[in-house]
Amino acid sequence: MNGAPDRKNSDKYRAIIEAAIEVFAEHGYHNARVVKIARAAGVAEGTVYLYFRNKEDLLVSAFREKMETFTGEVAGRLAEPGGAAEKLRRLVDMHLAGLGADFTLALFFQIHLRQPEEAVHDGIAGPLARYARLIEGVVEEGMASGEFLPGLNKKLVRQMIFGAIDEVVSNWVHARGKYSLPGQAGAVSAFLLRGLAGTR
Amino acid sequence: MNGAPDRKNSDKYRAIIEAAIEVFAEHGYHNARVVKIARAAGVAEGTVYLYFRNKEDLLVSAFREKMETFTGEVAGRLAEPGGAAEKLRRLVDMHLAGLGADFTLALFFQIHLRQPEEAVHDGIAGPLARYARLIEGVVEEGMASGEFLPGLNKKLVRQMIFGAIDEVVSNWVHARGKYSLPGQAGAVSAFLLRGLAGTR
Amino acid sequence: MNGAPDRKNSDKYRAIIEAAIEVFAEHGYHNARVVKIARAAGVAEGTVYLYFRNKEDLLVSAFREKMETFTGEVAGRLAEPGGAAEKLRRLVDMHLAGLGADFTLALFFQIHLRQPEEAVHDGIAGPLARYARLIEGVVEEGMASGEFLPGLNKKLVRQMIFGAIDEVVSNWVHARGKYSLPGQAGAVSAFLLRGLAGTR
Amino acid sequence: MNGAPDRKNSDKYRAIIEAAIEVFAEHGYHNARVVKIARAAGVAEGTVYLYFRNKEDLLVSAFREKMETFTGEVAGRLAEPGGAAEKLRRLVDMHLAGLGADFTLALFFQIHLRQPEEAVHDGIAGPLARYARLIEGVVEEGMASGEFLPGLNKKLVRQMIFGAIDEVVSNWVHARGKYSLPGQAGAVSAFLLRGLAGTR
DNA sequence: GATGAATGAGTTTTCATTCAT
DNA sequence: CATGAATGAAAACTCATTCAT
Repeated sequence: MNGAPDRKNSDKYRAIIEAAIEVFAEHGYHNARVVKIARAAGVAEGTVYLYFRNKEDLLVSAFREKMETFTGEVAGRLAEPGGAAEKLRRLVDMHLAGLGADFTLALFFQIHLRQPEEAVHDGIAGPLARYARLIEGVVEEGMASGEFLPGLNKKLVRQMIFGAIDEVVSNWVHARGKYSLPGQAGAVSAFLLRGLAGTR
Repeated sequence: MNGAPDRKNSDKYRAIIEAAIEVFAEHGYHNARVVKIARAAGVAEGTVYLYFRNKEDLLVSAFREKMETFTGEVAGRLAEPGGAAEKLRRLVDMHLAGLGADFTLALFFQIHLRQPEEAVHDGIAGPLARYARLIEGVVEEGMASGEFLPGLNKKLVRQMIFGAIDEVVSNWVHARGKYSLPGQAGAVSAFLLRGLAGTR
Repeated sequence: MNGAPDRKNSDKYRAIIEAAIEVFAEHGYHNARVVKIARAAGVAEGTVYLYFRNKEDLLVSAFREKMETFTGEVAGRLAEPGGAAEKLRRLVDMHLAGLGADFTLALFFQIHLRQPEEAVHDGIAGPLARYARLIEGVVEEGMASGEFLPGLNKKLVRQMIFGAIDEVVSNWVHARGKYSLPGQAGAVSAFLLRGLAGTR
Repeated sequence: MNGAPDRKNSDKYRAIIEAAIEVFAEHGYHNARVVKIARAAGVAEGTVYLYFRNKEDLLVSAFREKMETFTGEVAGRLAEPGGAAEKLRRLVDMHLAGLGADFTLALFFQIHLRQPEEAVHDGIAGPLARYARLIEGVVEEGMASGEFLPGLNKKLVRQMIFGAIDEVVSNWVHARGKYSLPGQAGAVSAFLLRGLAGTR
């Protein structure tokens, strides 16, 4: 989207993205200074603007970059054989493991990304929707196979699943990562699966 | 009686709070202009600073004001007789009805309140914790009465309950209130209660 | 055009205009710093923006302010009785005397005002056109009375009259005002009147 | 032969000059981007700096280049036999024809060249003075031959002649070249010659 | 000579907050 | 209490220029 097509593979592009995630995570979007991101990436301020249209584009690009990687990995694991319940467990595991292993990334995702700026929302919506569809796919599969209750509102259930996991991550972040996030995966999956299937 | 308590009951204090919620909801915290809040409240800019320390204090105060009212109402309803499951239903109903009836308030709560500023977080934490304890109380009650599964992680379950409801509200807000939020209450409660109790 | 209607009569409005003319004259539009104008006017930087939309508006406003005053005075003198030749002499006298008495203003007018910015041109065009019409009026009057040659191209002649005077001023400014500008008035008028009337 | 003279005859030198005139004409000096000039010339940004010290030098060089060519041509035509009046007509014709045939060049000369930068003024002064001397030469010749009035202030008259022609060109440029500029030559010459000679 | 990625100084404008009235 | 004119710090972004290749 920015400049030459292979810019995205340059070392500087990646360095700036990583630096941005750190600085956004530490200060939040509005209090993050572009010059600080540049310094953290080891480049000059102007260089940031060779790779990104503006600060907003940097935020959105950083999110997409990470989110797309994550969604891709989850999609891969969900394509492997297994029942819907098993797949939901995988998804929860990956979600909590992925963020639980990278506090800064979790901070970036949970706390600071929710900006009211139109462009931010628009740039973020796509990758988030792809993840949402992944969850909905599992729900559908479970309803079709009889593993989950029939007649669930797919979209609503997806929202609740995502919201529940998301809030668990947020609390872990607010607790400054003092306990193991992946360690919660079992209890989270169990709760959600009961909600979906009803059996204890 | 000193000045402070009186001040909070003055018409201007209330007018500024309401104006702030509107403007914060429309523009987000960082893009909300104090002068716009003042005008919406029908006062001069300087007057805002007679009632609030600064913009941050205004955000926090607006949140506390609304949240405390809401938490108080929920606490009242939960004190009325009924089983834990019934109480959870009441809580979900009130949460969705309260925000579903006031789109601006929902916007304010869901989208724009999550600022990384230390003071914002600190000022908000208290009222949120009180609501969290309310939910945990229902969970405890249900475990004690046998309505809910024994051995649930109270805090974790509370996070998931809150996260699920919260995300449902967020989606409604993002959909610009195009459907009935209270209309989701039944499905939400049912899902959560299955998660808590396991029965279908 | 800016803020309250009576802002234009405030002391600060006038002080900023005068300071702007000085700083624009010294540095040119693009090299003039708003902070320097503010300091020269004895106000804070932000105050400039209470009275003017932006730097461009400040340039245009300063020009209009001075030009309208000048054009008004010329119009007044031209309304007094006298033949067309006499009126042209008045106009030349006033033009050279007005700028010859205020080197800074002349510098501002001659050197630095001709900016390619659209808005600058647009804002300046009106007052300049009014002055042009004044000159054309004299030419018409002279043709009607038989003082000037019949069949002159009114617009073209006006351009040449203005251009000739203007260039005389420019040269005086480039010579840093080392000689008397009004002292040139007689020779200038004589040349122009010969051009208009043909007699020696 | 050293490097410099060769450089001025290189294709790239010429290409950059032509590109600069176009871009300066379109955007003005301060809004002209070096990268745009480079691209228009079909070279890299850095290459511009192999041929010109800086942006200012590029402006001045472009002006000198064109102005010297023009002055040379005018000087040649004025060296041909003829009276002073005839020579003034030639000069006016060439001035209006030269710019009237190249709108971009006219735009460059009339609107955008008058920058307050010291170095710009200094670099431009020489070529302009040479043209001025040409005009003054014609005036002198006419006074000597009795064609023009005796006792004219040579410098002042030169300023008025140049100013008149210049303003006619400026108006044509502002009118975006909508009429024929050379078509004005007769009326312009006639006006100026009356001013110089007084006869009708 | 030629390139173009990288640099980083520089400036307008905004807006939370103050304080004289 | 209330006002709103005044303040001035702060930061994103641009772009002329450089220099390693």
